[in-house]
Amino acid sequence: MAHRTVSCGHRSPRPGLPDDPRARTAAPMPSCPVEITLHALRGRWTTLVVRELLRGSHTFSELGAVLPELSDKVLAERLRQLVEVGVVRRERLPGWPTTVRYRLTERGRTLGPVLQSLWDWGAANT
Amino acid sequence: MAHRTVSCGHRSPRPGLPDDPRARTAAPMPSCPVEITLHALRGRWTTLVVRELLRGSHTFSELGAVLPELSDKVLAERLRQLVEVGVVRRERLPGWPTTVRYRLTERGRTLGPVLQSLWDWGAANT
DNA sequence: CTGAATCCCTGCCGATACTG
DNA sequence: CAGTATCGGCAGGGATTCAG
Repeated sequence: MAHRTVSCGHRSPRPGLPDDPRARTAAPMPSCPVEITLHALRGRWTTLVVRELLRGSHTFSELGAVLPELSDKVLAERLRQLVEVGVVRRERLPGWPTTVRYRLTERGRTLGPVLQSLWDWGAANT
Repeated sequence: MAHRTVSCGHRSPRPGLPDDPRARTAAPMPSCPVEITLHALRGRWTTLVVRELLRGSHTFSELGAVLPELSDKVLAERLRQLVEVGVVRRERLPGWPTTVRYRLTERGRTLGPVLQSLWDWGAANT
């Protein structure tokens, strides 16, 4: 995030997965659930793009209009990243000029509570 | 952030703060609660260090022993970062050679649920 | 033991220009 | 409209060495 990479392995969370080996890794591991999530959100502008998508579907130019300081290149990078991790679905619409609609997948929508959690901690610690 | 940086402004979360202006920023802002949290966790190894501290207090060398591939330089960087954001308290112990104990602050302990949330999303989307 | 100082390498991201 | 190509700056982080 910022930043750069992340790490893995985190406290035996709840009774459900106390002995998950991924919670005891000695080094950052991409298979760690915490890493997976932070990897999905990683990079400047990423959470802002997700926020806008949570508000509804958007085309490439609509996203660019709402986030004017975000360059085309980075926006394309972020959307490709989010598609790769299964958070966003890309939908090419018929007609000319070409328009593309980006929608959150169901998996993407479940990022809402995660962002809420991040918001809450930051808001409580201003 | 992983990254690198992060972004700010996220959906009107709950009835409590629907009109928070930080949820409508057009660019990444350090004052955004989501940014604050991701900034605290930013950087490779950071969440692993927090995980170890959640398991109890540790000295510099103890943390290095549990995370053998983590270099002294980066460990010192991470601890300084966590102290800066108020997540960790540094405590110099008397005696020789110098030993230092790092403890999570109360604020740091509240990162538990946040990491849990990150874990849950990643675990549900493997 | 607990760091700080240095060097270097890599990857992010911004700006610009160009294409289908 | 929706991107790709290219370049350059800069910060992150690993290895090594040195200091209090």
